[in-house]
Amino acid sequence: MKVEKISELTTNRLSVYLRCLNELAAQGAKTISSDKLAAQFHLNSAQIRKDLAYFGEFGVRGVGYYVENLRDHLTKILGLTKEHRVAIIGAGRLGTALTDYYGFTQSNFTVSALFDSDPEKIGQKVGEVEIFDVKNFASVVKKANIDVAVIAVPARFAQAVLEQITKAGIKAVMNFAPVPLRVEGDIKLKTVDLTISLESLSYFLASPGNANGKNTKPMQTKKRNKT
Amino acid sequence: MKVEKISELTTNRLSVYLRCLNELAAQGAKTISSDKLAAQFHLNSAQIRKDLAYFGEFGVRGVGYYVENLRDHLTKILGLTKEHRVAIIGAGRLGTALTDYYGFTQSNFTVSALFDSDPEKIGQKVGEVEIFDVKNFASVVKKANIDVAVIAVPARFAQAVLEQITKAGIKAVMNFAPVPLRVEGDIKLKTVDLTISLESLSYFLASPGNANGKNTKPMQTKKRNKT
DNA sequence: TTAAGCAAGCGAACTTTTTCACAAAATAAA
DNA sequence: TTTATTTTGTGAAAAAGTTCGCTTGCTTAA
Repeated sequence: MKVEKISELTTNRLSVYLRCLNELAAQGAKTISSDKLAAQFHLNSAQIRKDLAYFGEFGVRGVGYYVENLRDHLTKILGLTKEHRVAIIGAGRLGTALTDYYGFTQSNFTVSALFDSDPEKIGQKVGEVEIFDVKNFASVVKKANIDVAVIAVPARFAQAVLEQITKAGIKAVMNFAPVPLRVEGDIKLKTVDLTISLESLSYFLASPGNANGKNTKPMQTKKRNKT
Repeated sequence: MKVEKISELTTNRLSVYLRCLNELAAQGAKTISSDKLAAQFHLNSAQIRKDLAYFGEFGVRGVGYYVENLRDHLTKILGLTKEHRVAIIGAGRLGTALTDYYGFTQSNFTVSALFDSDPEKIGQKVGEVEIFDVKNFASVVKKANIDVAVIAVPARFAQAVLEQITKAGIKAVMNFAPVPLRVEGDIKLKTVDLTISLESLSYFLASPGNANGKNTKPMQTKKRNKT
């Protein structure tokens, strides 16, 4: 077990592993080897072992990993034991769709408040969730004990909204606005940029032969020569 | 200019550059240097130059890049001159939110059809867009000349939907279902996994000191020793 | 108890991506 | 025309991430 910083690529894979373990547990599997786990997605088994090894020695040689045990560890590592309360800023189509997004409702995230600046919307409800005036952001956040914010406003407002979020003391932010935002301090900002994803599809369609990350031409290998 | 395969990291950045160039053009800027461009996001200027160099020599030494010119090049490279017609499968909250998502309507993507299996929904419209029976997927795709599909169905249906998409001859797919999907052939599948993004925030909140990709501890450098 | 086999853990090799640093080309000034 | 300045384009170095191959340890069977 190392004491290094963990790359986001690693933690993203932990999520994937956990999902698979949940399925395996549901199927009643007791143990799973990194080889079998790797076969499910198409990953390398060494990578799985390495990812897990950052956090401890969870496996048993000759056996593999105990499904329940590893699941519990990953759940704890990913912080999925604690409840999180989410505010969504922007009660447009996207914001309201996210409000009862399965992923939120399923997991330990609860959408507790929506915010907008449109007087027509303020006071309305989306399901159980009330739409507040964004002017009262900080106070609602405090009252409702919110610790995660989602930016679902048009791009030109996103930076200002982020600053409001920061001022309210929130440390984890998910951003759907297609702009690069400047963050201050130790805040985690995760941007989901659908425009980039779309344009990536567009690029693919425009340039045949650029398949799914698989390289058409194998690069020549640079051999390192030692003496 | 190289003839290598281009990494997705590069093409994603091209999208970002293009966005910035569009803004610069709107502001009336004639030229821009890689240094100035890099300052806008927090990127390295060498990276910008290198990304662009894969596709040609667009810059002028001592001057920089001509904004309009570079914009035109990037637009062409990303295939944003061609119109794309999009089908969204799954007319739930997410599917309908995406239907009039600004990013789609703004750009050269037009949502031309929604699909669902719920008889209640089939025949209805979301804005201008009709909801069709997913059973008629292939024929509608052909008739409406659709070349991009978006999977917005619950995870357990996603693989089957992907196979239908593939059979209909569509080559570019965006997937919102949080499952790893198996693709056949030269199809571009781009998965947007909100669960992973959420859990990444959760991880951050659970483990203080793991800021925005900035490493707390610099890793020791492994020197390569030559003789 | 010993032997055989399986699978985790882990250092080292390799690959990919990013950054550095500088020569080459263009412009502007002298 | 020459010189100074700017900024690209690009090898090479560094850093980051992935995969290999082997050692170690656990389990089962004889």
